[in-house]
Amino acid sequence: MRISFTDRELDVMAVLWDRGSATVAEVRERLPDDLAYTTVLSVLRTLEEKGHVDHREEGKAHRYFPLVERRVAGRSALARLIDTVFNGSPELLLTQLVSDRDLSDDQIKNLRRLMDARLRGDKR
Amino acid sequence: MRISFTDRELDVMAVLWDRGSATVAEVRERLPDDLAYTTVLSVLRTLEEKGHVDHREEGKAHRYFPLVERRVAGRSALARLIDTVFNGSPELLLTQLVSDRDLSDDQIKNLRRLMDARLRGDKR
DNA sequence: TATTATCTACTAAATTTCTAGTAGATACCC
DNA sequence: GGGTATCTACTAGAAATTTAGTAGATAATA
Repeated sequence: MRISFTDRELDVMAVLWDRGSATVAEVRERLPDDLAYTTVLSVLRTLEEKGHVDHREEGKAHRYFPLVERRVAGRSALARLIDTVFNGSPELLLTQLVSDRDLSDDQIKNLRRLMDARLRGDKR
Repeated sequence: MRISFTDRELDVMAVLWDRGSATVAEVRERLPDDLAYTTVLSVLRTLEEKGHVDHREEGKAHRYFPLVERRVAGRSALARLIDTVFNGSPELLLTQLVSDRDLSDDQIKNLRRLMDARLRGDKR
């Protein structure tokens, strides 16, 4: 099943993933753009309607939390990206990531370690 | 500058990147969903209006080709994904890619080679 | 040449996205 | 307690997205 978010929804989900959960006000102040309070509320309600978040009462406010795990969303987004932009090749993605991103030597070494572990058969 | 495509636009761009250029009919038959001819035409026209593709005449038909390089679109999409889903960490993306994707040993070795090359100072 | 198929241009409608206001309720502070 | 701030529920409108039809032109075919 394919999960996807609109641009703004993704901004909001990012906050929720980052903090575990958040009230409308908390989401709002962490968004990259300066939106009206009610705007943020609307996005959250849409997300809830779609089943991507849920909320519980907290005083008079609501606290929202993600129902879709970051990991799952990531998998879905990566699959889509690889399919469309990277020609079905995860290696191509990696290549570009490494060459674009100015990763430090340490980071690269880390990644290599990761590959090694994977080759030794450590899943995840 | 942030480049982004809607879902359907991305499907179409994928075909253009894949083939270098394509007519409406060619795009249409390669799309994952079975859309009306005019629907595909509409998407292409929208893309053209946004400056993401251009076309030239070819007989009575039009041949469309991408103005945005796959590489550039990839960079933009990756940056966005890392920002939102992967907590600002390219390594996290990589980790998930490697652990999710059931990459073959050969692919993993390839990736490791890539890291090595990078460590030796080969850009790209 | 007459018919059929194919193609663009234009139009359009349903839905979603994005944004925010208003009203009314609730909590907080002096 | 009265006023102020904060919060949700509801409403709404503009723009974008998604899809496709119709009309008219052009090419292909029989």
